[in-house]
Amino acid sequence: MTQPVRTAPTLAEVAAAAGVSRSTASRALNDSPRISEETKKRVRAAAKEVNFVPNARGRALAVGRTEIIAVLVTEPLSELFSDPTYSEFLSGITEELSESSYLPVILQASSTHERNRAREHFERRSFDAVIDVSPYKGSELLEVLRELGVPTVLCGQLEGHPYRDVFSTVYSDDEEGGHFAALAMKDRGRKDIVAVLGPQDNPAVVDRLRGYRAVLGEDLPDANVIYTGWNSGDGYQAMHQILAREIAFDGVLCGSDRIAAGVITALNEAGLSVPADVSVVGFDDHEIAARCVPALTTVRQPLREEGHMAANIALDMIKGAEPTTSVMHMQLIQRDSL
Amino acid sequence: MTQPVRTAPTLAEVAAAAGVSRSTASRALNDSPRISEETKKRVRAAAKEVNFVPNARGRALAVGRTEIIAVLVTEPLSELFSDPTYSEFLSGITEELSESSYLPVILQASSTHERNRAREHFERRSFDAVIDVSPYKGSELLEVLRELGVPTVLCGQLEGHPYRDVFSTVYSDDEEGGHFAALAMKDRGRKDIVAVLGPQDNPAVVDRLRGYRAVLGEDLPDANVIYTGWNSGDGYQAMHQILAREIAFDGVLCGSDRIAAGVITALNEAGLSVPADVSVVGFDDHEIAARCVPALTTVRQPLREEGHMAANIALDMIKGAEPTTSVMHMQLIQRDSL
DNA sequence: GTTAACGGTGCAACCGGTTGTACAACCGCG
DNA sequence: CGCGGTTGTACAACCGGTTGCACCGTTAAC
Repeated sequence: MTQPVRTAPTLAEVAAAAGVSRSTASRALNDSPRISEETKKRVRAAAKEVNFVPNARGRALAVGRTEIIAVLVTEPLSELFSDPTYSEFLSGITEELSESSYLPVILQASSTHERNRAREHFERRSFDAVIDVSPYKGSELLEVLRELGVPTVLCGQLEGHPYRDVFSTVYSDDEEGGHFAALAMKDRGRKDIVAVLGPQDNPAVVDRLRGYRAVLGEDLPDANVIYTGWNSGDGYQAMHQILAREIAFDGVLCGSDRIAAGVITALNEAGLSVPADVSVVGFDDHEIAARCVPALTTVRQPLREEGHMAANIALDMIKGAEPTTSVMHMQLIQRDSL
Repeated sequence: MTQPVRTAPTLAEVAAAAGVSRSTASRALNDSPRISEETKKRVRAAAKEVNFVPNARGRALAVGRTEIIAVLVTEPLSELFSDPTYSEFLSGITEELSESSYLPVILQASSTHERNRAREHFERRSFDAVIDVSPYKGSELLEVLRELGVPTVLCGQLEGHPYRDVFSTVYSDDEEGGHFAALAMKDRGRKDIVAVLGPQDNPAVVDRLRGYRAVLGEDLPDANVIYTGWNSGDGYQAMHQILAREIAFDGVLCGSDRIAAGVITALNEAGLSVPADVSVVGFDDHEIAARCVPALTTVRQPLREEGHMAANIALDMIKGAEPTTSVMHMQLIQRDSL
């Protein structure tokens, strides 16, 4: 009596209560056209009566789907949580899936142990699809997914698109973003530009730089490009390096808003005014951007929409759709730092 | 040929390859004592040969377990991600589960829509257990879980323990934490104490205050207790209010390290030195604590360990263990602010 | 030499749904 | 009246594992 372990009603009980067979009950609840309205009504009433909810395990086995989508992340959880970029993107995925009956599972893959577990789950067919948040070329897990034929969506461009015919891809047009930022500098009349970017081996960084270059040409000399980490501390240090060189510059293009925040701090400390003396443009439209002083002009990456898109593509692929590639567009957010 | 949709090998194929029946193959792979070593070896070889991995759906139905544990969070994802307290706790859960074959699913329950979905999943028996990260009294979801008899672990003390006989509980001893912080003040000879706490309706806040009071008595008068939010901005503002009152005080007990960070900033701005003029003690041993100037003395809440514990209890309950309550102990981290 | 005990294996049922197909009842038609 | 065509339902197989129980051959005990 202390444990009300009411064992869940099964389809058989519903069928019995409605006076029909299991198959008829199933079809009635799934609204099959082959069942008469009359019978459907009776079955539905019976189902409500006994409080029937179809069991996930039985259904999964019968229909061959678990209704679970794995979100594969390479970063350790702590980093995942500290980087609002991910938060935004994951929210997008979650939001979209919450409209369906699918459930997202965050699957880490930073350690070897985690990757082995992930692989195991893939082989068990625990998931109907996988969304890889930070795919990298040569990942053994992607190889496994390809072999198993699991519908997969890659978020981010893979150099050389090695899996384009098998996997779907969603990414923001980083080169276009670079364009926008650089054009803003040019329109403002800035001629001597410095760039403080993220890690050199990051594909997004490469594309953004290409965008900058296409617009600015020699106004952004090689010597003025600095690669560093994504944080404000990195931006701060990088700016100090540049100031130490005592070169002339009137604009700084930053690889992230956090970098930009550090850059602005360093500039202010050096007695330079933003935007009077130097223009600064960020990247991401991170929460921090609007709170900078001056408020940061930046390039907005539609992360939430990217999440929506990734989830939708995954759902489509589960239904049998062919792999697709879709590109999200960047947008310049004008504020006061330019 | 473009799609290598190699349909996964089933147990039947393994059995055929090994020349035994399905049941024998199953038992051999599950290392049943009823099967001879000889046969086991043969079956394992066959399984390896055809690359057999047991299908999650089939197994789930047969054993009556999905091997999925839901982590129920009331906060929206953005807040979840911005609050490192959760990050730490979730990491603990994830870490522990990664040692088992169980998979955690983060299930949001902030909107009505989300709660309905959660309920639906519970009724479908999608999860073997639920860990409620921020349970509150009168939650309709807890009612559902109780009725369904789903093993549930509550993280945090529920006033009046309405479900103590059905659900397990894990929580940190906040009163003890208050004790530690207050004792440190007392030992340092501080006599006029101010407390800047989190929201008044938060049970942890109530318990911590009780701990402070038990030690300090009249050294912490009612008028000196301020309730506010958890952030540094809140601490900063609260401190300004107190300074405006022009009362004498030589110690500040803070409800979180972020509050403490704001408090220290405000004190410095007012020309007061920490710890020479005023001692400050935080709460949580948040990442920020060690980086404060001066480094913050604080009460460490064993969040990661709490996550481990919650996950372990959930696993035990799945195996049939009775509900338990376990209390995690706080610890004073001595740094320079006292 | 018969029989009981025992270790090893297979048959078949089961978990809880879905779905292909057979069949019965009914319709209108020639 | 017999026929083909529809409609509504039930039977049984299936998804891919696990498990209770019966059965077999062997060995040891009497």
